[in-house]
Amino acid sequence: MSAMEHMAFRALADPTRREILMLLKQSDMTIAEVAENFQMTRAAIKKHLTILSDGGLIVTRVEGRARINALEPQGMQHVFDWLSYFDTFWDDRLSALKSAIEEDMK
Amino acid sequence: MSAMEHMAFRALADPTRREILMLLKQSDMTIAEVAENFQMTRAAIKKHLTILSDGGLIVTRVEGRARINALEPQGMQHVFDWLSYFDTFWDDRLSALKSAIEEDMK
DNA sequence: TTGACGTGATACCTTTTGGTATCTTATTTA
DNA sequence: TAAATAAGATACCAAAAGGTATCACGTCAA
Repeated sequence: MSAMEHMAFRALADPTRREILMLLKQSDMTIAEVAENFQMTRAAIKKHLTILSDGGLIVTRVEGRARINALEPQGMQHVFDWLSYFDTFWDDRLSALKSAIEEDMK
Repeated sequence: MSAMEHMAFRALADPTRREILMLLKQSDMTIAEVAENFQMTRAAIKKHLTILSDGGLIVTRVEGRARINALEPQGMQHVFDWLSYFDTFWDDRLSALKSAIEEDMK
């Protein structure tokens, strides 16, 4: 299990961070612009953005003194990949049942 | 944003809990059986299972004195639903760009 | 019925997390 | 150049999270 994957899941665990992702889905934003949407200090928002960045869910580009945060769509891929294991859940259960029946018939 | 959705994301944030889900994907297990796979007390595993249950990711059935934990595939649906918003990310960006261009042309 | 077994529940401890306050640095702009 | 602006860095605090130890409770077997 990759550390990146873990950081992505950890980043998604907080409601504020999930809201930030929804905001950034609409448009790229500076830290101050993101902070306008929440009742907490810019410093707190900055921490959340750092965690989102650590999780590979957003990227930041520098324009002068501004840091512009943008969604990193591929970052969500780690999460999708992990979750995709559970797509096969029912298939796996059926094959396990099949094996058990075959075992019984011996 | 539903509380259930939040609990599901919270449940997925811990590596131990994600491992437990992988185990339960293979077969249903009692608490003691799950605990055999980890170097921590049964009580700690029980806490993790409670959090997974709160998140709707597993269900428990009682058989005598045993509590058998099983994956709840639909529980993952809350997570998939939220993440699916980001499927449309590039479409949204293109339409936003289109609007911006139209605005410029006025 | 008397243990043994599987589990639930609670108290407690340590670390992590989410937040504020404050100070510093870098970039504009008047 | 001086002041305003955008952000980084750090110290600090309260609450939540992850873990252990311990005891109580229902269930099964001899």
